Amino acid sequence: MTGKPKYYLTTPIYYVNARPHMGHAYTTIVADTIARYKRMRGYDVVLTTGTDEHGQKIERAAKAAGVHPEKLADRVSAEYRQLWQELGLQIDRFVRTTEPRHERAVRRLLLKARDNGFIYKGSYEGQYCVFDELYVDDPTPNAPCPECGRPTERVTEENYFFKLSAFQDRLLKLYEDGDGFVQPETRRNEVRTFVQGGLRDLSVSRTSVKWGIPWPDDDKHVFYVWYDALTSYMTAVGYGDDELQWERYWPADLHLIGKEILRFHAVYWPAFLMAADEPLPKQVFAHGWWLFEQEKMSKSRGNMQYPQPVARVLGVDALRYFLLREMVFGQDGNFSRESLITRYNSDLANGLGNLASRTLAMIERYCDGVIPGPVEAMSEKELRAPLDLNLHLKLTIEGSLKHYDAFQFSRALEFIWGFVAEVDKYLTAQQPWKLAEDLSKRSELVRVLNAAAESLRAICVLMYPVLPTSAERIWQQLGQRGNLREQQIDKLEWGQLEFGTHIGELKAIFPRVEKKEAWERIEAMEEEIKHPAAPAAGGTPAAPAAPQGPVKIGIEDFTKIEMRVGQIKSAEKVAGADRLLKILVDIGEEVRQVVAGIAEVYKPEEIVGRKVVVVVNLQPRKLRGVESNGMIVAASVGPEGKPVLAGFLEDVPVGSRLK
RNA sequence: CGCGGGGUGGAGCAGUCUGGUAGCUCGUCGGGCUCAUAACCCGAAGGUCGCCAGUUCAAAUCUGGCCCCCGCAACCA
Repeated sequence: MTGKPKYYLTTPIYYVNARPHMGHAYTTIVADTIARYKRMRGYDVVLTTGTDEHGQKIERAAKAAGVHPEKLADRVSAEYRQLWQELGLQIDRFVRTTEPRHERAVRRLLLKARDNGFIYKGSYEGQYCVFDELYVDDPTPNAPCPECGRPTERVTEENYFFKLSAFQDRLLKLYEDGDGFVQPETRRNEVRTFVQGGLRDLSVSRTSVKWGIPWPDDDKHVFYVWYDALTSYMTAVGYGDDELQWERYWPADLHLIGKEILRFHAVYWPAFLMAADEPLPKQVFAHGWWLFEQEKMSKSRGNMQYPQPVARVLGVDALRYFLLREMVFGQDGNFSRESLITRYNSDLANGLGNLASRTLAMIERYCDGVIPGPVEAMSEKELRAPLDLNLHLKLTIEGSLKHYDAFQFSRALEFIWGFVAEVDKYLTAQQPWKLAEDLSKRSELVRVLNAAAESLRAICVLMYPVLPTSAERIWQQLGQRGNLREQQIDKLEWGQLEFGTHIGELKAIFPRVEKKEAWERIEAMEEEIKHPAAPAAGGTPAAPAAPQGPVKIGIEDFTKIEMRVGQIKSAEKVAGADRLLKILVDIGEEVRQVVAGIAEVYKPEEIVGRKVVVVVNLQPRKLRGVESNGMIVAASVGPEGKPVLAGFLEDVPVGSRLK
């Protein structure tokens, strides 16, 4: 904390009603990468994250689990901290919204806004979604909640309101002003359109919730969760608590968020700050979402992804590399096991890992393990190739720094990996293994290996923000002293290799993996995380909406399900749906119409006459406008959930009940 | 006219803001090399950049129109 410029960045604070998953890890890993990069550029960096612990959902989840909300929050909050530690993320401050210092910060911000006349007591009458604690614009009774679709309730509640409407012009100006407050641009346009559409005042207190920060001078109310949560960014750097820190680090330079919480950060948050005359953060960057095998991650699809299995099987750096290389930052990206392992093998094992391996092995073998220094008196021809490499390095540094600065990580990595390929080419062209056979070419050999080591050193520096662990390991194998993380990335240039030192112990950085085997290990670990073997004593109450693992049911529950043997009479594709077949099935006393999602695997004509298992007492439902009155039972096979119809080995009469 | 994302060689994606050789990874085919993690290097095949019209000397990129695909219950970065 000397004369360095400061850089303060945040991740969202994560809501404790769900355990940390890949999405949380992604945001936090990106933040960690930016933090490391900024440090290498000479900034005094503070990175904060934390947990959001108040609100009705938590209250309810805790109640269902029979514990105090605080207990629930403690447990999940600890889970987050543990994950960040396992992933090796350098978190500087971790804020919990249940801390006293945070409570003080929230009240302080509110009081300043109130003194400025932006808070008033009002009464809200309208539709309210209990689940999301959200007031809904649509005044029709039972209108579906725009967030969750549940029917809303009519409520009349006395609330404190925030005069959001007073900030429309200032917000619009904020979006227009030069520095790009909202990034990327498509997100800015989205927000601008929203604000241009007019802002209504925002209710910022609740009386229906107990689990929250009490409103000043009015105990019946607690703060609305978002007012509470957003303020954590200030708490983290000492708002109303540690003036020195506060003066130094506020305003935040960057709020890193996912696109689903853009409105809170780009509209409400700056308005809250304007109302209290506090400086505004410099930038809000909303990134995209990961899809998994082209599908949105979701519990019901059973494709919740957790970061630990990948990190444990392939290494933390492999996970980081994949997340940052595969997704164009800001857009949505697709996470597939195929590309994960392909990237690992081709980029990390064959590319970087192999380059390090061949370079170091030759130094070991031809130079007795001592990093060779540059040699005097070389012919022009001998000099040429390294000069090309030198030039290429310059372009690589330029390109990767430019893209790091713009948070275009995939492009920065492309530049660096382009250089990796360049060094491979250089070695192939120079053939040091041939030079080594000819004593008279000793100086040439030294020159080539020096250039390769020099290049590798530069690669370590450039890739460090994304691959800190592996970069350190290569750095050590290269016998480089000093701290890699303290290297100044913008001062990087050819000729900084420390030579004459002995290389470290050689060990593969990224051993190649066998695709199938690696994936099986990841999958097995995932199962373990999803269904922990033994729930800890003292109960592991999960949110009611998120029961852990399969729930055991009694026989009485099972007998509620009526399944019968049916025979397919006819089948045809449902127009406009790829997967659906409309099927008429004879279940004994009647012929039912059922829609089944099996069209991708079964052709209509193939299954006519086939005997299948039908759940006959399901509530009818329309799929693509076609009524489905029952369900045909099928196994869901493989990662794509390919359907395979259940059937019998012996012949069974139509209509027989299964039990 | 609900919101958002997208349509680029066999697959997955960059590039589109700031028009001017269409790039990357994987895959396929042929060759080279042997220091290295069966790796690396060279070469080849393969694209009317969804469609139509416009602007321009020049369009994947700008403008207008159209078609198609995906996500929007819960969880949620």
